[in-house]
Amino acid sequence: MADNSIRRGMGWATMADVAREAGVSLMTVSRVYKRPESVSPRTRENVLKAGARLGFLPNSVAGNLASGKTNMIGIVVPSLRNSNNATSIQGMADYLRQASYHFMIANTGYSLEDETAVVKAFVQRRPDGIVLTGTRHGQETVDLLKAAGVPVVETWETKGPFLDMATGFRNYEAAREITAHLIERGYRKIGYIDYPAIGLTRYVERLAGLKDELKAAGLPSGQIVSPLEAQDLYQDASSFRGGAVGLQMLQGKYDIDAVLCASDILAVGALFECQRQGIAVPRQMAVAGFGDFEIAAEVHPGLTTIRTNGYQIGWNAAEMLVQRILQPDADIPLRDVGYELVTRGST
Amino acid sequence: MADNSIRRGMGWATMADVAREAGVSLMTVSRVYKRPESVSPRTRENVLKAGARLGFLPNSVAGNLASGKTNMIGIVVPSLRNSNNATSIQGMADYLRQASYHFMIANTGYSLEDETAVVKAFVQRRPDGIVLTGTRHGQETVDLLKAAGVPVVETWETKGPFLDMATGFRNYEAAREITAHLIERGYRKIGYIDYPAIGLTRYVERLAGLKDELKAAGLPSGQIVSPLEAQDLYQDASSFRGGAVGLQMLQGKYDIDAVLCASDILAVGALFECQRQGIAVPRQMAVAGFGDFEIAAEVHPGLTTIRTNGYQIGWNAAEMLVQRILQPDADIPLRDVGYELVTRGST
DNA sequence: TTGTAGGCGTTATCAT
DNA sequence: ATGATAACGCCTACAA
Repeated sequence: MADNSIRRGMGWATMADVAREAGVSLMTVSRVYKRPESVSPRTRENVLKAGARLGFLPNSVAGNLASGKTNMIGIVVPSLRNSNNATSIQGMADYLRQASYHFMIANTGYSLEDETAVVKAFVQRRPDGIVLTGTRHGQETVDLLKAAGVPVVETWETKGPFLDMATGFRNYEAAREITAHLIERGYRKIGYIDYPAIGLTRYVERLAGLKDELKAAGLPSGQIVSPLEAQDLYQDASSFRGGAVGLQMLQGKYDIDAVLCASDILAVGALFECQRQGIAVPRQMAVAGFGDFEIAAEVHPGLTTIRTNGYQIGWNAAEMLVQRILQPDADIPLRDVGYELVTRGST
Repeated sequence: MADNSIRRGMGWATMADVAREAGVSLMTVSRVYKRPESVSPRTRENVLKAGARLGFLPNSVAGNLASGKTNMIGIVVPSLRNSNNATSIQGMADYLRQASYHFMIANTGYSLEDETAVVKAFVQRRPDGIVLTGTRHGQETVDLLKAAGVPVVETWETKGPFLDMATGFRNYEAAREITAHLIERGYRKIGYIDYPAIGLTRYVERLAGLKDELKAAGLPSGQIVSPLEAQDLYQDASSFRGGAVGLQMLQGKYDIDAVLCASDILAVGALFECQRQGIAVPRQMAVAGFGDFEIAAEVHPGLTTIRTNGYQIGWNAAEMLVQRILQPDADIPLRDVGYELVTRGST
């Protein structure tokens, strides 16, 4: 055991090893890898060569402990295989990458208990920031985040109150707008396929927008079905099927000539069901969705929907966190990414 | 500065604080949070109460440094918004969660350089294991992983050589099987919509399987188009469109009565294009895919495809890593999750 | 079952 | 520009 520095370690070369090899102090090595410009070129080259010779890679864990910064973001989403979030996650990933942050991610399956567990596990790893989906959180989660004092962004909504920062779009207004579009197109018997009523405020908002717009037009506003169970939201497959089943439910209960859905996947499911039943879209039945997922433009006929910029939401969330991290007392206002009615052949 | 323990810290209570509060030693506190059963119930209660009073949450970063274990897995995927991987990621997430591991994830955009960068960044954080997608990796990546000595699983393929462990299915055989199905159904003019030829071995295998099966049947095996660029693989939207464009390309160059696609998303795109052109599927044109993604069962007509268990691949990968971590010298053999031809209305 | 001592590999701070 | 020293908060190893 001539080399005192490899005792409990895992065989890795450490900065001390590199320092010895290069004939400089440990701190110089640290500087070379952290702020290369703060070291003279000559020394820097020597150290880098010594490091390469030893196969040295800085141990971030040690650095994190010493500096109190982890350069790690925790992302909490309801589901990983729901296309709803994928684009948004990619937006965060892209921003974080260029800002030299990494992220851990975990899903809650729409359960508040699981969300608390996830947040607790994350907080123990001392992330520099946390992204949550939506604004519905258990009290324990809220307390945990408050105690941790970690920057938090909530996504997909613009209606507070928020824990800290937020970015999203106006779900209520968007729902009114697409409903108004259906009415303007001449549809009078409009059904709605909703997500399970588990208190997700973004869907509560959409439903409220639909109802208010229908009422304002003097149309029936109670033609609503909710074919999914909470656990179905976990993956897209159920939502496709939910759209089909939802349409059947509407057909059984009401006389409808248009169906609006809480998400594009539901709407595509309903559209497929129309194809199976031989119902002409949009002549006999209009179909409209929410989200403008990639598939919306590809189905035939194309799906009328509300376009929201999920990628931008993710990008924003990451950017807001990093801004706050770099400038802890910055006041970071809500960012509304907007929405846009996209009319296609289905209405 | 009465309290010596909060100097550079971030305001968090530490085990030392809890120890003082509970009147025990620091080690007892550590044990309470790590192996509660190794502490007497009475002491444990006291410590937990003291911890709760101080809002204590163990700092994993410090624990990681001291123990040399991070309970963290690094997952490297080509893209985050490609449904190809989402199910597999969920499989890993579900296994890792119940095993008390967390994961970081990063995407490479199918670039070897980016993969190296990602792996390097991961390795610096000292994950206990790493999951890679596919078997095509740059030399630098390979060297890095070898030097790190971290357990690695490669996914989606069963044909080595592998860096370490692997789980996937037999792409070549699966492609032969679905091609044979088309031939058996009476199709003789079979076109293939391929992914970009960037050396992804799983797609190389599929193409080889198709060609060999066609040749064995004495059919033309060169009717192949590749409508996508490498960067298009990044998201599903391009693949839908690629399927449509690919079909048009095949129609322009060849006289085909069936189209097989390197993935379901391409196939669905081709199917939608048939709908737009008013081509009857499967009477005038058969369409087949690869993967049995969720949408395959939902389109009309349903898509004939190769079902693979992406969720299981993810689950396996995580399980294999954890096994190896717990038992470093264990020999963990390749796991083939198999595949299954699923025939639906499109052929 | 509980405690003591020492170290994990890096960074902050203060000197030089 | 470089170095010496003391943390960062926890865990391993060993002792009591």
